[in-house]
Amino acid sequence: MIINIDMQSELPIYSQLVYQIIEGVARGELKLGEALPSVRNLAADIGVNLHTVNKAYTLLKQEGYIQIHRQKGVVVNPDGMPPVTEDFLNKQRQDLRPIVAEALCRGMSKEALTAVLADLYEDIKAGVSPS
Amino acid sequence: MIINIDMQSELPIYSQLVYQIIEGVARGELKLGEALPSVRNLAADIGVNLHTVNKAYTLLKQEGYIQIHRQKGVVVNPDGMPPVTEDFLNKQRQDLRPIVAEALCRGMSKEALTAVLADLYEDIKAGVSPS
DNA sequence: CATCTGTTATAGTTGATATATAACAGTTAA
DNA sequence: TTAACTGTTATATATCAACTATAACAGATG
Repeated sequence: MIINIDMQSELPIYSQLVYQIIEGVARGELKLGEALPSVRNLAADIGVNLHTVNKAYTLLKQEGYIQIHRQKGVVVNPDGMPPVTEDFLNKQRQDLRPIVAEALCRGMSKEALTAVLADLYEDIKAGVSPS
Repeated sequence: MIINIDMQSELPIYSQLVYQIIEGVARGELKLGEALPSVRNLAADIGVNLHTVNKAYTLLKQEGYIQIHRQKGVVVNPDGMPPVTEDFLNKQRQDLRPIVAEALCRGMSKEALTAVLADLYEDIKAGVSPS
Protein backbone atom coordinates (compact mmCIF):
# COMPACT_ATOMS: atom_id res chain seq x y z
CA MET A 1 0.00 0.00 0.00
CA ILE A 2 1.24 3.45 -0.93
CA ILE A 3 1.55 5.95 1.87
CA ASN A 4 1.72 9.60 0.95
CA ILE A 5 2.76 12.10 3.60
CA ASP A 6 2.35 15.85 3.11
CA MET A 7 5.11 17.49 5.13
CA GLN A 8 3.50 20.91 4.61
CA SER A 9 0.15 19.83 6.03
CA GLU A 10 -1.11 21.25 9.30
CA LEU A 11 -2.06 17.70 10.23
CA PRO A 12 0.58 15.85 12.27
CA ILE A 13 2.42 13.12 10.40
CA TYR A 14 1.15 10.43 12.77
CA SER A 15 -2.44 11.56 12.13
CA GLN A 16 -1.94 11.35 8.40
CA LEU A 17 -0.62 7.84 8.87
CA VAL A 18 -3.60 6.83 10.99
CA TYR A 19 -6.09 8.18 8.44
CA GLN A 20 -4.37 6.66 5.45
CA ILE A 21 -4.21 3.23 6.99
CA ILE A 22 -7.87 3.43 7.98
CA GLU A 23 -8.70 4.53 4.46
CA GLY A 24 -6.64 1.68 3.08
CA VAL A 25 -8.87 -0.74 4.96
CA ALA A 26 -12.00 1.20 3.98
CA ARG A 27 -11.32 0.77 0.31
CA GLY A 28 -10.28 -2.83 0.61
CA GLU A 29 -6.67 -2.21 -0.24
CA LEU A 30 -5.67 -3.55 3.15
CA LYS A 31 -7.34 -6.80 4.10
CA LEU A 32 -8.06 -8.25 7.53
CA GLY A 33 -4.99 -10.00 8.89
CA GLU A 34 -2.69 -8.40 6.34
CA ALA A 35 0.76 -7.46 7.59
CA LEU A 36 1.85 -3.85 7.81
CA PRO A 37 5.47 -2.70 7.50
CA SER A 38 7.57 -2.67 10.64
CA VAL A 39 7.93 0.67 12.39
CA ARG A 40 11.52 0.94 11.20
CA ASN A 41 10.78 0.02 7.60
CA LEU A 42 7.80 2.35 7.26
CA ALA A 43 9.72 5.14 8.95
CA ALA A 44 12.60 4.68 6.52
CA ASP A 45 10.24 4.49 3.54
CA ILE A 46 8.51 7.77 4.21
CA GLY A 47 11.56 9.44 5.70
CA VAL A 48 10.45 10.02 9.28
CA ASN A 49 11.49 8.90 12.70
CA LEU A 50 10.50 5.49 13.99
CA HIS A 51 8.69 7.05 16.94
CA THR A 52 6.33 8.89 14.64
CA VAL A 53 5.25 5.63 13.04
CA ASN A 54 5.09 3.96 16.42
CA LYS A 55 2.70 6.65 17.67
CA ALA A 56 0.40 6.06 14.72
CA TYR A 57 0.47 2.29 15.24
CA THR A 58 -0.20 2.68 18.96
CA LEU A 59 -3.26 4.84 18.27
CA LEU A 60 -4.56 2.40 15.67
CA LYS A 61 -4.09 -0.43 18.15
CA GLN A 62 -5.92 1.45 20.92
CA GLU A 63 -8.91 1.91 18.64
CA GLY A 64 -8.87 -1.72 17.56
CA TYR A 65 -7.87 -1.32 13.93
CA ILE A 66 -4.66 -3.30 14.18
CA GLN A 67 -2.96 -5.87 16.35
CA ILE A 68 0.66 -5.73 17.39
CA HIS A 69 2.54 -8.93 18.07
CA ARG A 70 5.97 -8.57 19.53
CA GLN A 71 7.24 -11.26 17.26
CA LYS A 72 5.19 -11.19 14.05
CA GLY A 73 4.92 -7.45 13.80
CA VAL A 74 1.85 -5.43 12.94
CA VAL A 75 -1.26 -6.78 11.22
CA VAL A 76 -4.69 -5.41 10.34
CA ASN A 77 -7.03 -6.82 12.98
CA PRO A 78 -7.98 -10.29 11.66
CA ASP A 79 -11.07 -10.39 13.92
CA GLY A 80 -12.61 -7.50 12.04
CA MET A 81 -12.81 -3.76 12.47
CA PRO A 82 -14.05 -2.04 15.65
CA PRO A 83 -17.85 -1.73 15.80
CA VAL A 84 -20.01 1.38 15.66
CA THR A 85 -20.29 2.20 19.36
CA GLU A 86 -22.12 4.99 21.14
CA ASP A 87 -18.78 6.66 21.84
CA PHE A 88 -17.87 6.45 18.19
CA LEU A 89 -21.14 8.07 17.12
CA ASN A 90 -20.68 10.86 19.65
CA LYS A 91 -17.18 11.56 18.42
CA GLN A 92 -18.43 11.41 14.85
CA ARG A 93 -21.10 14.01 15.53
CA GLN A 94 -18.53 16.17 17.28
CA ASP A 95 -16.25 16.00 14.25
CA LEU A 96 -19.06 16.67 11.79
CA ARG A 97 -20.53 19.59 13.72
CA PRO A 98 -18.21 22.41 12.53
CA ILE A 99 -18.38 21.15 8.96
CA VAL A 100 -22.17 21.18 8.99
CA ALA A 101 -22.31 24.59 10.66
CA GLU A 102 -20.04 26.05 7.99
CA ALA A 103 -22.13 24.56 5.19
CA LEU A 104 -25.36 25.78 6.78
CA CYS A 105 -23.88 29.21 7.23
CA ARG A 106 -22.98 29.49 3.55
CA GLY A 107 -26.46 28.45 2.50
CA MET A 108 -25.74 24.91 1.41
CA SER A 109 -28.92 22.81 1.41
CA LYS A 110 -29.22 19.62 3.37
CA GLU A 111 -29.58 17.73 0.12
CA ALA A 112 -26.42 19.25 -1.36
CA LEU A 113 -24.45 18.44 1.76
CA THR A 114 -25.62 14.86 2.05
CA ALA A 115 -24.94 14.43 -1.66
CA VAL A 116 -21.31 15.44 -1.11
CA LEU A 117 -21.06 12.93 1.70
CA ALA A 118 -22.68 10.16 -0.33
CA ASP A 119 -20.35 10.83 -3.27
CA LEU A 120 -17.35 10.72 -0.98
CA TYR A 121 -18.58 7.47 0.51
CA GLU A 122 -18.75 5.85 -2.92
CA ASP A 123 -15.44 7.35 -3.99
CA ILE A 124 -13.56 5.93 -1.03
CA LYS A 125 -15.30 2.58 -1.38
CA ALA A 126 -14.25 2.51 -5.04
CA GLY A 127 -10.68 3.46 -4.18
CA VAL A 128 -10.56 7.02 -5.51
CA SER A 129 -7.55 8.85 -4.13
CA PRO A 130 -7.76 12.25 -2.45
CA SER A 131 -7.56 15.17 -4.85
CA MET B 1 -24.70 35.04 22.38
CA ILE B 2 -23.21 32.61 24.85
CA ILE B 3 -19.68 31.47 24.16
CA ASN B 4 -18.49 28.32 25.87
CA ILE B 5 -14.78 27.52 25.84
CA ASP B 6 -13.44 24.14 26.85
CA MET B 7 -9.98 24.71 28.26
CA GLN B 8 -9.32 20.96 28.32
CA SER B 9 -10.10 20.53 24.63
CA GLU B 10 -7.41 19.57 22.18
CA LEU B 11 -8.80 22.28 19.91
CA PRO B 12 -7.09 25.68 20.23
CA ILE B 13 -9.18 28.35 21.93
CA TYR B 14 -9.19 30.53 18.82
CA SER B 15 -10.56 27.61 16.76
CA GLN B 16 -13.33 27.02 19.25
CA LEU B 17 -14.20 30.69 19.00
CA VAL B 18 -14.26 30.58 15.20
CA TYR B 19 -16.53 27.52 15.15
CA GLN B 20 -18.93 28.83 17.77
CA ILE B 21 -19.39 32.14 16.03
CA ILE B 22 -20.00 30.37 12.71
CA GLU B 23 -22.48 28.09 14.44
CA GLY B 24 -24.15 31.11 16.01
CA VAL B 25 -24.79 32.48 12.53
CA ALA B 26 -25.83 29.04 11.26
CA ARG B 27 -28.62 28.75 13.80
CA GLY B 28 -29.75 32.32 13.39
CA GLU B 29 -28.64 33.39 16.82
CA LEU B 30 -26.32 35.91 15.23
CA LYS B 31 -27.88 37.98 12.47
CA LEU B 32 -26.26 39.72 9.54
CA GLY B 33 -24.87 43.08 10.59
CA GLU B 34 -25.10 42.26 14.27
CA ALA B 35 -22.28 43.58 16.45
CA LEU B 36 -19.89 41.23 18.17
CA PRO B 37 -18.11 42.06 21.43
CA SER B 38 -14.84 43.94 21.22
CA VAL B 39 -11.69 41.88 21.44
CA ARG B 40 -11.04 43.14 24.94
CA ASN B 41 -14.57 42.54 26.19
CA LEU B 42 -14.85 39.03 24.79
CA ALA B 43 -11.38 38.19 26.07
CA ALA B 44 -12.33 39.38 29.55
CA ASP B 45 -15.67 37.54 29.43
CA ILE B 46 -14.19 34.15 28.66
CA GLY B 47 -10.98 34.75 30.58
CA VAL B 48 -8.41 34.65 27.82
CA ASN B 49 -5.91 37.02 26.31
CA LEU B 50 -7.02 39.66 23.83
CA HIS B 51 -4.67 38.27 21.19
CA THR B 52 -6.46 34.95 21.24
CA VAL B 53 -9.76 36.62 20.42
CA ASN B 54 -8.06 38.81 17.86
CA LYS B 55 -6.70 35.75 16.09
CA ALA B 56 -10.19 34.26 15.86
CA TYR B 57 -11.64 37.51 14.53
CA THR B 58 -8.86 37.86 11.98
CA LEU B 59 -9.53 34.35 10.65
CA LEU B 60 -13.28 34.99 10.48
CA LYS B 61 -12.59 38.20 8.59
CA GLN B 62 -10.27 36.48 6.12
CA GLU B 63 -12.98 33.96 5.30
CA GLY B 64 -15.62 36.68 4.92
CA TYR B 65 -17.81 35.87 7.91
CA ILE B 66 -17.33 39.19 9.65
CA GLN B 67 -16.27 42.74 8.95
CA ILE B 68 -13.95 44.73 11.14
CA HIS B 69 -14.31 48.50 11.23
CA ARG B 70 -11.68 50.35 13.12
CA GLN B 71 -14.32 52.59 14.58
CA LYS B 72 -17.52 50.59 14.93
CA GLY B 73 -15.89 47.38 16.00
CA VAL B 74 -16.73 43.91 14.72
CA VAL B 75 -19.98 42.96 12.97
CA VAL B 76 -21.32 39.86 11.26
CA ASN B 77 -20.94 40.54 7.55
CA PRO B 78 -24.07 42.54 6.62
CA ASP B 79 -23.64 41.69 2.94
CA GLY B 80 -24.26 38.03 3.65
CA MET B 81 -22.14 34.99 4.31
CA PRO B 82 -19.35 33.82 2.00
CA PRO B 83 -20.63 31.71 -0.90
CA VAL B 84 -20.09 28.02 -1.62
CA THR B 85 -16.97 28.23 -3.77
CA GLU B 86 -14.96 25.52 -5.44
CA ASP B 87 -12.24 25.99 -2.84
CA PHE B 88 -14.76 25.61 -0.07
CA LEU B 89 -16.10 22.37 -1.50
CA ASN B 90 -12.59 21.00 -1.88
CA LYS B 91 -11.76 21.83 1.72
CA GLN B 92 -15.08 20.36 2.81
CA ARG B 93 -14.35 17.07 1.07
CA GLN B 94 -10.88 17.06 2.60
CA ASP B 95 -12.36 17.51 6.08
CA LEU B 96 -15.05 14.89 5.54
CA ARG B 97 -12.73 12.28 4.09
CA PRO B 98 -11.27 10.80 7.32
CA ILE B 99 -14.70 10.78 8.93
CA VAL B 100 -16.21 8.86 6.02
CA ALA B 101 -13.28 6.45 5.87
CA GLU B 102 -13.67 5.64 9.55
CA ALA B 103 -17.40 5.07 9.18
CA LEU B 104 -16.89 2.88 6.12
CA CYS B 105 -14.21 0.93 7.91
CA ARG B 106 -16.53 0.13 10.81
CA GLY B 107 -19.27 -1.04 8.50
CA MET B 108 -21.57 1.95 8.75
CA SER B 109 -23.92 2.08 5.75
CA LYS B 110 -24.14 5.10 3.50
CA GLU B 111 -27.73 5.60 4.62
CA ALA B 112 -26.80 5.53 8.31
CA LEU B 113 -24.01 8.02 7.78
CA THR B 114 -26.06 10.46 5.73
CA ALA B 115 -28.83 10.16 8.32
CA VAL B 116 -26.42 11.28 11.05
CA LEU B 117 -25.43 14.22 8.90
CA ALA B 118 -29.02 15.15 8.11
CA ASP B 119 -29.99 14.98 11.79
CA LEU B 120 -27.07 17.17 12.71
CA TYR B 121 -28.05 19.65 10.01
CA GLU B 122 -31.55 19.96 11.45
CA ASP B 123 -30.27 20.11 15.02
CA ILE B 124 -27.95 23.01 14.34
CA LYS B 125 -30.59 24.80 12.29
CA ALA B 126 -33.01 24.41 15.20
CA GLY B 127 -30.45 25.65 17.67
CA VAL B 128 -29.65 22.44 19.52
CA SER B 129 -26.44 22.81 21.51
CA PRO B 130 -23.55 20.36 21.29
CA SER B 131 -23.86 17.42 23.67
C1' DC C 1 24.92 -15.89 16.70
C1' DA C 2 23.18 -12.36 13.90
C1' DT C 3 19.01 -10.19 12.70
C1' DC C 4 14.68 -8.91 12.91
C1' DT C 5 10.43 -7.57 15.88
C1' DG C 6 8.04 -3.97 19.26
C1' DT C 7 9.12 -1.26 23.38
C1' DT C 8 11.17 1.99 26.43
C1' DA C 9 14.17 5.76 27.85
C1' DT C 10 16.56 10.10 27.40
C1' DA C 11 17.53 14.36 25.33
C1' DG C 12 17.05 17.92 22.08
C1' DT C 13 14.75 21.05 18.41
C1' DT C 14 11.07 23.35 16.45
C1' DG C 15 6.68 25.62 15.95
C1' DA C 16 2.04 26.68 17.51
C1' DT C 17 -0.61 28.35 21.26
C1' DA C 18 -1.35 31.49 24.68
C1' DT C 19 -0.03 35.00 27.87
C1' DA C 20 1.63 39.65 29.62
C1' DT C 21 2.52 44.37 28.75
C1' DA C 22 2.81 48.26 26.20
C1' DA C 23 2.01 51.49 22.87
C1' DC C 24 -0.24 53.74 18.64
C1' DA C 25 -3.94 55.73 15.63
C1' DG C 26 -8.45 56.64 15.08
C1' DT C 27 -13.37 57.28 16.77
C1' DT C 28 -16.87 58.53 20.07
C1' DA C 29 -19.02 60.69 23.80
C1' DA C 30 -18.87 63.41 28.03
C1' DT D 1 -10.45 69.11 24.86
C1' DT D 2 -10.39 65.13 27.48
C1' DA D 3 -11.43 60.47 28.53
C1' DA D 4 -12.75 56.15 27.03
C1' DC D 5 -13.31 53.18 23.72
C1' DT D 6 -12.15 50.76 18.99
C1' DG D 7 -8.65 47.55 16.22
C1' DT D 8 -3.68 47.03 15.43
C1' DT D 9 1.12 46.22 16.17
C1' DA D 10 5.28 45.01 18.71
C1' DT D 11 8.08 42.51 22.02
C1' DA D 12 9.00 39.08 25.21
C1' DT D 13 7.97 34.90 27.54
C1' DA D 14 6.03 30.33 28.94
C1' DT D 15 4.19 26.04 27.68
C1' DC D 16 3.15 22.09 25.12
C1' DA D 17 2.75 18.98 21.10
C1' DA D 18 5.23 17.12 17.38
C1' DC D 19 9.30 15.33 15.74
C1' DT D 20 13.96 13.84 15.74
C1' DA D 21 18.27 11.40 17.33
C1' DT D 22 20.35 7.84 19.73
C1' DA D 23 20.54 4.07 22.52
C1' DA D 24 19.29 0.10 24.75
C1' DC D 25 16.31 -4.03 26.04
C1' DA D 26 13.57 -8.45 25.55
C1' DG D 27 11.85 -11.71 22.68
C1' DA D 28 11.43 -14.37 18.36
C1' DT D 29 13.47 -16.01 13.85
C1' DG D 30 16.71 -17.80 10.64
